[in-house]
Amino acid sequence: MNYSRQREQVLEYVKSVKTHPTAETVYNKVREKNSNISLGTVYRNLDKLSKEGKLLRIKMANGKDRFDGYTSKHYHAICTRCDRVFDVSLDYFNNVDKVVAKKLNCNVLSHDIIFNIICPDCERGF
Amino acid sequence: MNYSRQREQVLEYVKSVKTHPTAETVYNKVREKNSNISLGTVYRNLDKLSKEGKLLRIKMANGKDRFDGYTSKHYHAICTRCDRVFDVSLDYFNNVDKVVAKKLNCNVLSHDIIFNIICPDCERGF
DNA sequence: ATTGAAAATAGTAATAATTACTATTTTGAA
DNA sequence: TTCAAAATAGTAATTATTACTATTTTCAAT
Repeated sequence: MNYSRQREQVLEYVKSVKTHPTAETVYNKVREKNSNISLGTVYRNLDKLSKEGKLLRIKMANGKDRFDGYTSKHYHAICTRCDRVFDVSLDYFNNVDKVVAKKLNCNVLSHDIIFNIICPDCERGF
Repeated sequence: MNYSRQREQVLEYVKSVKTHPTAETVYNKVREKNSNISLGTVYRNLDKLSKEGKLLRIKMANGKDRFDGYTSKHYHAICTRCDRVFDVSLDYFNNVDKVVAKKLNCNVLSHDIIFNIICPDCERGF
């Protein structure tokens, strides 16, 4: 994989925020620094970076994928009103995969938990 | 809400299987009995039925929504190779919502867990 | 039974996120 | 310096789902 400034900018932006941006947000933000970058390039690089393990791709049930610069295993919460995504600092349930593996008699690779919440901002009016 | 034969057929099919069909599968299967039904009608009725609580809509991260005739709270496993979806008979973690509510200081409505697995069929060749 | 407005339908068009394609430019090892 | 592999910008295609529209069906009140 060759160097590219665009990829560096994409990674830098996602690593710099805790907001779990969508591809489009990454595109808009990186464009503020590099007005030439194209949306396709952002998508391609987000994909490459997450396959490399440098980013986490969170495939959200409600549509848009989100990206996370914090790559250790952890859970997420999504506000059902504003769609903001938050990290959940809960100990990872390592053993539950084994329990399910026995029950289903199959190989369990991992699990994801999404908490559906109403975030503090939305709770108090918006 | 008025009666409709199409809605009855959609509900009947989803209730009759354990496969967590997609809207398109429901469409194809119901069409075997009623060759007139349209895809839009299937989507509309799946939506109505799940909003009524007669079906469960499982918003899958990988794209297509799945529908489940078994409406109690439970978890799901998806095969990362063939995309088949299975029910997971694990006790529902009722207390974890409260823990997260305290951590995030917000209202937690529910949570979903998806186990990423390799199903027995795929494990043994396909 | 008849009527008529609300609800539902079939069929098609529109939307939205993402991926694929293509001609051009950039990268980096030889 | 060269040149093939990799990456890019910009656009087109894809895919699941929702929206729209003219027609048909349902059902409560006559």
